Amino acid sequence: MFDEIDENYDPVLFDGIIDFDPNTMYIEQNSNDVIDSLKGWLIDFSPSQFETESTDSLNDFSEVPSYDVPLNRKEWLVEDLISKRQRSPRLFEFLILLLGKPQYICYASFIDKSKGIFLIHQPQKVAELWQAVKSRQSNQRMTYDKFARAIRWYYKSNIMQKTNTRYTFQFSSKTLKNYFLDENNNTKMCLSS
DNA sequence: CTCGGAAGTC
DNA sequence: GACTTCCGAG
Repeated sequence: MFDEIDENYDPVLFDGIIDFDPNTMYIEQNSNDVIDSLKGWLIDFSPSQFETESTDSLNDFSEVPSYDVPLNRKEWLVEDLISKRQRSPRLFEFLILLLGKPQYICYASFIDKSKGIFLIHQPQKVAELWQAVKSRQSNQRMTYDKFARAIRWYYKSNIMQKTNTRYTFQFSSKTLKNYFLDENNNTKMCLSS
């Protein structure tokens, strides 16, 4: 059962087996998935600057605990709309997925979701995660520099638009419309596998 | 850091 | 085609 954790995962269901102190957390199952989901959950519900959209003192994540999230390849697959088969995501799809995962909030998060503007808090980690998810065989290390160049590539095709701000990127309204909002402007997550 | 040209890879 | 790699310029 612990292999099937997904968006519907409800940590409350696991109350019975978890000692809820994040530092001395004890879990009966030897499952990293559960631990990761839990960490994401804990962060998600902690009083945070993440939800509030304060424009000043904004996004000082220096005090936010950071940890490596073990890669689970399965959760990064998307269903190809044409072939209906699972495949690894394109870069912009990877970004959408990343921004939707609470356990990765210390890697990157929206600063204005309605406009599709987000900030990358841990540039190098995001770049390495992208390389791992893409799993393109290369002897070289994916750097933030190259990762950012790939995003800049999207400016011409209007998948993303310039922000001219450090570590800050923005999806175009076209992308927003196609991948984030439904007809009623509610969030939709058609990329979830 | 950001931007975008140019060449290379899959 | 979709990046990846390298890089000069701002």
